[in-house]
Amino acid sequence: MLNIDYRDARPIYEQVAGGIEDMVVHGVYAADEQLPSVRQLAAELSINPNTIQRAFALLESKGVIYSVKGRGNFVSADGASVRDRRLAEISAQLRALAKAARALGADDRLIAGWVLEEEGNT
Amino acid sequence: MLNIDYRDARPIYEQVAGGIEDMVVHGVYAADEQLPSVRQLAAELSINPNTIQRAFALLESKGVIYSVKGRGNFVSADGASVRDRRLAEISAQLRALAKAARALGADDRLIAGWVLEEEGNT
Amino acid sequence: MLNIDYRDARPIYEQVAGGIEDMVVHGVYAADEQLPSVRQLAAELSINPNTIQRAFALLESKGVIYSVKGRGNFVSADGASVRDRRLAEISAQLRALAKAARALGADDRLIAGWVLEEEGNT
Amino acid sequence: MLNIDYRDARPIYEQVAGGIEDMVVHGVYAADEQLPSVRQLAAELSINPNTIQRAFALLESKGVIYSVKGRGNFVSADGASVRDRRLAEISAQLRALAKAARALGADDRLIAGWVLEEEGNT
DNA sequence: GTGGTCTAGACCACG
DNA sequence: GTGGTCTAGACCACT
Repeated sequence: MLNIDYRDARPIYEQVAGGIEDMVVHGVYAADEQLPSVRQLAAELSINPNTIQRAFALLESKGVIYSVKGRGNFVSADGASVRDRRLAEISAQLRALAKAARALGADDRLIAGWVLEEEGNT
Repeated sequence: MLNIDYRDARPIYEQVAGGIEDMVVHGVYAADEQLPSVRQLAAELSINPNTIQRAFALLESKGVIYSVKGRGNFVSADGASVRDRRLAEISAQLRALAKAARALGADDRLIAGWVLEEEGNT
Repeated sequence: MLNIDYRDARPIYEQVAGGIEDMVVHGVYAADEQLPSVRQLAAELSINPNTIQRAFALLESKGVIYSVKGRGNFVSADGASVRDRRLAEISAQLRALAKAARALGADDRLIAGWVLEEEGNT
Repeated sequence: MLNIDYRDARPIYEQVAGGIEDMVVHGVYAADEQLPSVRQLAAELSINPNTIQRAFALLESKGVIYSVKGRGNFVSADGASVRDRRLAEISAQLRALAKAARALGADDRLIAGWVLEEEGNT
């Protein structure tokens, strides 16, 4: 977990935030559990502390964690609710894409086929 | 057509290129038809000619248009082939999202339901 | 002969000049034979007379034709010598490319194979 | 390395991109190694940063490098694969020229002789 | 008139 | 500090 891919076009702070969110979803961190400190994470990942700080700020704005001055950062939501929010986001994106595909003339059977194929993903 | 949204995160040259591609797909411009000149488009949209130029360069690298010095820019591909390429891109994105949804525990029926709903889009 | 390809990246005056040179090489026009007038060619090809004029100027600078004020343009060299000059140019380009290929590690057998294959050209 | 020739017909950004590609091919920069920054190169070569930027964008579209915002530009491909792509391009050009030479009456022995001569290059 | 390149200078996002 | 985008204005080649 928490692998940073420098080749990825996504900014690093987003990758870090996403990785932590993943861990919450998969139960690595439970609700109200304390996360590693900014400095510790920065050292482990060899990343600028400012970047970690920004990832935490993003997670806090999403309601995934909360910070207590002088104590640290803590998980605010349980994995299930975070997972539900994520699925809602993905659902919205899927709907938008499906809408665009329909506007280009793709019919529902074709679109459904795309999302259901288990193999052959690029 | 060709509305620029300055609040959009996508750069302007990309919006312009996408807009022109849309028009090609929808048959507004046929194959080998001449597009408005760089300066004309720049004036119409109140955008710097360099930015329009960049949009055209992007479209040329994609093979959607070709440019002839001293004459102008022309559509190189018919709408159908451009549409097919676009659908392929959307298909890849849909598959990636569906894969992510499955990794979060969504089953195929749920995912298929999302892409098939006609109403309730964001 | 003398087909203009607007999609070609080469400027039109160059295509016109090349086309006329081709005709000289292939004996369509003999030495001292008169070429069509600028206006006539411009009308036939639906091209701006200035562009034809420029093509003629290019051919004159190459020594392929000569112009007589008030009379017209005439072929100055016989096909054979024009062909020889062209082959010399091609030879120089081939040598330059072969040199570049060698600098990248291609050996002579490989390079010779490229230029000798009759089929499979892209 | 990386000499800019202002009298060359090729645009500067293309010369810069080609020069960097050369260095990758010759192992001056290894895979994932960081390139000089846009501003630094611009200062060294006395070229506008925008022009360098454009060269980097070209290389990225070719898949030779990848860029990370806030960090810099990095070599993405190893020299061998870049070299292979280049050789393929040269091969195509050689074949086209050989075809043209044959159309003018040159036989294979003559053409092969051109590409194999070690001396007498222009 | 057209497209293509280059410079200069500015602003933003990211680390 | 880094790359990415945009504007403004200039010059060139081509039609």
